[in-house]
Amino acid sequence: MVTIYDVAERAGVSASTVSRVLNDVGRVDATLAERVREAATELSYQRNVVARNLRRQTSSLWAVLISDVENPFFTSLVRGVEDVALDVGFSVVLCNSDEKADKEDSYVSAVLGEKMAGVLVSPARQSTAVDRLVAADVPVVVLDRAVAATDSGLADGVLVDNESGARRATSHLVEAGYRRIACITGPAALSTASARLRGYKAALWEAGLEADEGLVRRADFREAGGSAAMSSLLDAPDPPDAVFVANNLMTVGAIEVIAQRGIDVPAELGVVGFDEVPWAGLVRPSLTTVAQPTYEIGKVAAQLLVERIRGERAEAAHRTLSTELRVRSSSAGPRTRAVS
Amino acid sequence: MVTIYDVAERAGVSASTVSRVLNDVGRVDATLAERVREAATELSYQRNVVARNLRRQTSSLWAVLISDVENPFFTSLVRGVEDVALDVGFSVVLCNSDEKADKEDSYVSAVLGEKMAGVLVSPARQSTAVDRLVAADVPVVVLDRAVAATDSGLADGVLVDNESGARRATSHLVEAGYRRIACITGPAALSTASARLRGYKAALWEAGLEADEGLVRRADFREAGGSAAMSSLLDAPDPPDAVFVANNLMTVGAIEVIAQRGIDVPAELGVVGFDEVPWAGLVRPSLTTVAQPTYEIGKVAAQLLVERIRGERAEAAHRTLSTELRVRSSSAGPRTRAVS
DNA sequence: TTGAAAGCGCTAACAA
DNA sequence: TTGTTAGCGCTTTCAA
Repeated sequence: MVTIYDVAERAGVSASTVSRVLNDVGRVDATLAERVREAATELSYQRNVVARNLRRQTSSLWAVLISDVENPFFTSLVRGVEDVALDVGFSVVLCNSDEKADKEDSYVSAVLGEKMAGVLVSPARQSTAVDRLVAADVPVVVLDRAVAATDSGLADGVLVDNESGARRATSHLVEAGYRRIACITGPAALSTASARLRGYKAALWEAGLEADEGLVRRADFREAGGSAAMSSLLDAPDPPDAVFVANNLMTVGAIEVIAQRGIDVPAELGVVGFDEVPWAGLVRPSLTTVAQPTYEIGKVAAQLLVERIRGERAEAAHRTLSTELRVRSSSAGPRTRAVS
Repeated sequence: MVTIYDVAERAGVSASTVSRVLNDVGRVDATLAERVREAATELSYQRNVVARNLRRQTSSLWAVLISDVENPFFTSLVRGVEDVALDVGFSVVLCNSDEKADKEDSYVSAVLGEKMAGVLVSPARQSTAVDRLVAADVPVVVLDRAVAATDSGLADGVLVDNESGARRATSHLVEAGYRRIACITGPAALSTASARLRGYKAALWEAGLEADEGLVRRADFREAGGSAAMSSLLDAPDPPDAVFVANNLMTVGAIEVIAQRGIDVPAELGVVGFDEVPWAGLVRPSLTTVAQPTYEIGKVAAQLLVERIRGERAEAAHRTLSTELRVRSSSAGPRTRAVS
């Protein structure tokens, strides 16, 4: 292995000079610097990052802790993080917890043990990850979900305006002519689920429509939960004429049930889903969605992390980004009945 | 920071004894070992992996080099890798090259600098990643695409039987009653694209159907390429009555064109796509696909990497996994014409 | 079975 | 401006 001592010897200088040249710190004579660079190239010197990290007590790695790598919401977010990270010289470790506390724990331990420079985390339910990381003084940016640590200013946070996104989605259904609008949302413990439900209710209230609790379902943000909730809504005595589904996986489940039963969308049932999905334009009818700026979320979060790592900002920062309603065919309006 | 020396002091032993206990190496007196473990717990000692890595000249990280994090093919594969990795005590760094040589290069440098234990790579076109890694003696498993290094036994490889998957897909279209079957495949430089084309041709030959070169298109494995190829096929003087599309992104593009033109699938045009997609059952009609065992690919590859890292196997290994045809509605057969 | 001591490759305080 | 030197925390000979 080629070390900086080999480079130093070849360039006829000391190791510290090599280090200074390679890190671009301190003053070094231009000719010496040139000789060092040449020697490094000739020997194809490759810096041992592990040694440097040990000495510096930090590494050039970030972790992104997410609960589901297969969810396009997260993968797109990761790209935003990655683009910033590479720019400023960090690499990104993607850690997929599958919503399992033990997997998450073992990744947190890896983060601590590897002395990673920072973490972006979308906490699983009842996660202790953020607390452990904050306690160990690791810079943390919380994504997607609000947790205690962000509220109390211990960690930075990047959220989207879930309430207003849900409100616009619901208002859109109202404007399209639907009247019995249902909502399938997530667990009460998740801030996103509650915010989206609030937005739904706010829109109904604004429109002067009665908020029928029988039209609200709480599922688990997963596909099966969406199916079950949709079935239960359709089997109710007085079924809805439209539905707002509060995340992408549950939307998949809901759509499956709707298709199986041969229900005519949008004539018999209007549908809007929260979260953009790659196939929104492929299904017939195409799906109206509330798109989150996923790439942007990752990018903003990464920028906050950089500021925090560089110590450019002491107090915690919070960013809230906006969603965008993408109107497609699934919410085009109910069947117009012939006037009798 | 709590070091091994702090633990040693508290337990009344030397640092080396602590190290031995914690790594479960060599013989240590049971009572001493117990004392050490207690002390470690009491101090909430957390091993400094960076220091250990420096000493051991390796880290507990694997890299997975892929060309597109947003492609479900890769994310599912990553989960397979991850599950094995965590089991044997490694963490997985996901490196997304976006098919860009410079991004890939910078990740390869990170792998080398961080002294990562091994790499799983799905090489971009004209990639030098595998060669650089092999030259640096890093254990490498090549996924998905065949490259020179696997052929020459320098790296392990996990592929799927692309040819037979494509052959079955095409035969299935023949059996369903289609006669002018087109093929949209990828760049000639990619082993997967060529293998899938070979499979398509083999199936036609078996069925005694003429292989019309006018029904074959080479695109770029991306969505836009799929659209363009599909349009060009439909605009041809003698358009196909079915199409086999050789990867998931191009299938998206093809389906978009088909839907835009209001073509009736499967009556006017049968469709089979290579690669399973999450929305295959959601589109109307649902999409017949050739599913690759993505999770399994990741898992097998990870197991090969473990064997290689542990030095349990000197010579290179190759695994070929099978695909599975998932028959859905898009290939149900052409319109039956009334006999005149 | 245990401990002392060396050193992995690098950076940074200090001296020259 | 440059070099000398002392570790970062750990593992691993080697000697006891």
